[in-house]
Order: sequence, then structure tokens, then C-alpha cells
Amino acid sequence: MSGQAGAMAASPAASKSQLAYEWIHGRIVSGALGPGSRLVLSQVAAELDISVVPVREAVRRLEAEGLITFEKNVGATVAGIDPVEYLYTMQTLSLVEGAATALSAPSVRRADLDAAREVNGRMHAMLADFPENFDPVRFTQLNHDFHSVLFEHCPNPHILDLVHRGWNRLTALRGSTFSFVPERAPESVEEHEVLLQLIERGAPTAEVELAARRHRSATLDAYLARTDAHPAFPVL
Amino acid sequence: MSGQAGAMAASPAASKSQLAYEWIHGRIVSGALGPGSRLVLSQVAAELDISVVPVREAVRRLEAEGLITFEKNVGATVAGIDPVEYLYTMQTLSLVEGAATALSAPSVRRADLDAAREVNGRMHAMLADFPENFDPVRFTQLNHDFHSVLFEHCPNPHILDLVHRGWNRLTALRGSTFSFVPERAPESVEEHEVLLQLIERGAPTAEVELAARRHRSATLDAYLARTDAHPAFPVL
DNA sequence: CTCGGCTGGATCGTATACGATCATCGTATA
DNA sequence: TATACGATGATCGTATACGATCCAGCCGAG
Repeated sequence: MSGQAGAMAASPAASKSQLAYEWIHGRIVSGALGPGSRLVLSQVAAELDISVVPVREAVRRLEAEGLITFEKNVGATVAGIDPVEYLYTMQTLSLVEGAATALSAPSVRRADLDAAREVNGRMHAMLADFPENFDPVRFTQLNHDFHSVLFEHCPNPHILDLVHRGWNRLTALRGSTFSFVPERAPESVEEHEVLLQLIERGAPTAEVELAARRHRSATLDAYLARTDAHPAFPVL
Repeated sequence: MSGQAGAMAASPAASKSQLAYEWIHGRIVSGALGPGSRLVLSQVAAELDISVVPVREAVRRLEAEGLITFEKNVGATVAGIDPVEYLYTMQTLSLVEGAATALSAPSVRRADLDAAREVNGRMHAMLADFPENFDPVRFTQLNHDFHSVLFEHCPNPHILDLVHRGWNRLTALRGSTFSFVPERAPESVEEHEVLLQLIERGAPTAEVELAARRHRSATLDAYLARTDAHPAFPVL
């Protein structure tokens, strides 16, 4: 469901500011605009056949969400070249996603669990092709779908919003700092099942949170292990 | 220090958009603009003697930070009337502040600890006037100063930013949903000391995080206990 | 007296125009 | 050849103007 660019573009008479926002956002998360790409307001305006004012507004919003940086007489550039930045994003996501998953747990229904299991099954199936013929992009996509099911019921809209932003940043960053750690794939699938069982049997909130957080932290640790960019990075 | 509008108006040639942002932001967190206040772009522009375009941009930023809501042909209104909204904010703040405090712990220096203790001492002194002649606003202010010292060293800028936003929202909300729970004041001071000792002796990250989170959660629990707005609210 | 439609005002959304600032590139000189 | 300096272009920041949309109050009909 999250594959398309515009997400929900249902409104026919959306404001042009919104249009510009969704257009740029889509181009970033779809990978059409890689990190470091320059983005000139007037060009975007011309492309969308609108004025620069709404574009400017959209850029500001995206800046607030951390997807781009905006410099004074230089223009807007898609953020995320810095690997340290990537670590910060992962750490933050670990925090908020763990909380969202834990808060969602009581509201997760049978159908959700089944759907998540089905997705995880497909991830498991992909492991057969590991490591050759393995499609990390597809795997990452499924991974996102899996976790979506588990955190989307989060009753706290703030936390949920932070989770979405984190995933967006992460998606935008793929390509430059390529995050995926293939060695972790098999463990990931196992940990997913553990997480499902925890939720299934109504484990305490704190326990679910810890498990979800650990799951991501482990990935981050694996990433840190093979890079020496940031030796001692405290993982919550 | 927070009484003035501009807060830090050090930069002489700040953009007008920034000017508008700081002006509105200051009026909100200082309480001059209570929740529900309407804010008309053209009026603000006239007040600051600038055009509406930068004001509009500032409003969008503030909207992204959750301080105001912006409706199409109605205008901008300062957010935060809903008590449920308050709970969500507290819950989120509990999460991110706990993390920020834990991540800051290794970088907290002797001088910081002393400063925090000094602030907490002043809070302790205020308890003498409890419950009569007790100034909750002043107490809340000191509380913020205390925690600031403990989380400001957080190396992750994202998390730190979230903490700031949370506090801003909380500060903006005071007045309507009055959060302060007087009964908690003595315990608060004690818990602060516990937190200081944990950091002082270099306790593990997870332990510090838990303590910091518990500290806030307890306040939230106390708030929930005396209100029946939201019976079962899962506190992380 | 109440209800429905209509007119007027207010506010936002966007387009266009102009000025300010900075990066870039070419050129002259040591 | 390397470096400092100045002209040029590009881009952003803001002001102003106009159109679109919505809310409020009034007026007339039932």
C-alpha cells in the first residue's frame, strides 16, 4: 500500500502547496531524487506549472520534516548524505517505533496478525534466494509493510507521526548510505515471529516495546559493526 | 528569561520569516496567546510591519511543530484545548525526554550536576510554602530548568529537537488544561535527587532512561488519577 | 415568530514583480 | 602557474495585487 508516491491523493481540489509537497515528497521517497540532489524553487514551479510561493511553502514543510535542507542563496538539497545523520535517524526511529508498536499491541486484531504473518512468510521465502538473487529493496519494502501493521494502531497520533517521518527519512536515505545489512535478514524474520507471538499472547506493554526496540537496535548494531564511522554509538 | 518576545534576538539581520516565527512563538510560550486564540495573518503582518508572505511561512512552521492549527478560510488558532491532546503530548515527551536524558548522561559534567542540584535545591525551598503561597508557575519553570541541564547534552539532534518541541507544546498548553499536580511536588524533588545520583555514579543508559521516564509517567499518572477524561491511558 | 436564501465582508491562496545576496567564472597580476 | 579580484548570473526573500472561498448578518416569505 505504501509503494505509490502520492500516498492518498484522493482530494481533487487539493491546494497547490499540497500538490507541490506531495510531488517533491514522492520524488524523494521513491528514490527519483537521491540525497544531495539540488532542487531549485523556480524549476519545480515551472515543472508543476504553478508559482514559486506554494513551492516555497512545500519546501519549508519538507525541511521541517528533515527530508531536505534549504540554504539561503543556494537552493534546496535533498538531505541525508552524512552517515552519522543516518545513525541518528535510526536511533530515533528505534525509540518511537518501539513505543508505537507497544502502544498498538492491545489494538492489534487477529486479521492484522495474520496479515503480518503473511508478509513475514514472504520475507522468509525470499531467504531461499539468499545471498544470490536476493533483492534487498523488495525485502526492505516487505519489512516496512510488516512493521506498519504492528504500529499503525498506535493511539497517540504524535508518536505515530514521528514513526512515519522516521520511515520516510530512512526510505529517502536508501541509495546513498545503503543501510541494508544482508547478514541480518534471517535473524530479522525470526525476530518478527517472536514479536508476533509476544503481541498474540498479550504481553505487557513494556515487554513489547523492548522487543521491538531490540529488533531495530540489533540491525543498527550490525550496521555499526561493519562501519567504523562512529565507533561507540549508544543504542538505547 | 523567557518573558521577552524575541527570546534570543541576537542576529541583527535575521530574515523576516524568522522574525515572525520568533514573535508568534514567543507570544505563545509566554502565555500572551492562550489556547484557542485566533491569529490573523494580515494582522500579524501589520503588527510587525512586514508582508503576509513571511508570516504565512512562520505559521506553517509553527503548525508543523503542533503549536497552532491553520484552517483554510478561518485563520490560525493556537492549539491545545483538548485534554486528550495534552495526554498525548505528555506521553510523547515522556518517551523522548527519557531517551534524551539517558543519552546525555555520559556527557553530563560535574558543573552540570551542581547546577541541577542548585535548581533542585530552590525547588525544595519552595516546598516550605506548600501548599499556601506556593507558586506553581515558578515551580514549573524551575522544573524545566532542572531537566534542561540533564537532557541538553543529548548527542542526537533529532531526539533533542523532539524534546524541545514537547516542552514548547506543554508550556503553550499551560493555562487551559492546567497540568500541574501540586501533590506531586514533594515527590518530584526527591525523584530529581535520585536521578542525579544515578547519573553521578554512571548508571547504565537503560537505567537512567527508565528512571527519567518513570519520573514523568508518575506525574502523568497523578494527573490522570484526578481526571476521568481518559480512564485507561497506557503510560509507557 | 421561525426558517431559508442572499448579499457583504473577511480571510486565505496564488501570481507576478523587484530587490538583495551569494556563488561562479574569467581575467589580470605577481 | 597560482592567486586575488571584479563582473556576471542565478537564486532566494519579500512586497504588492488579485481571485477564490467561506462565514455572518440581514431580509423576506411562510
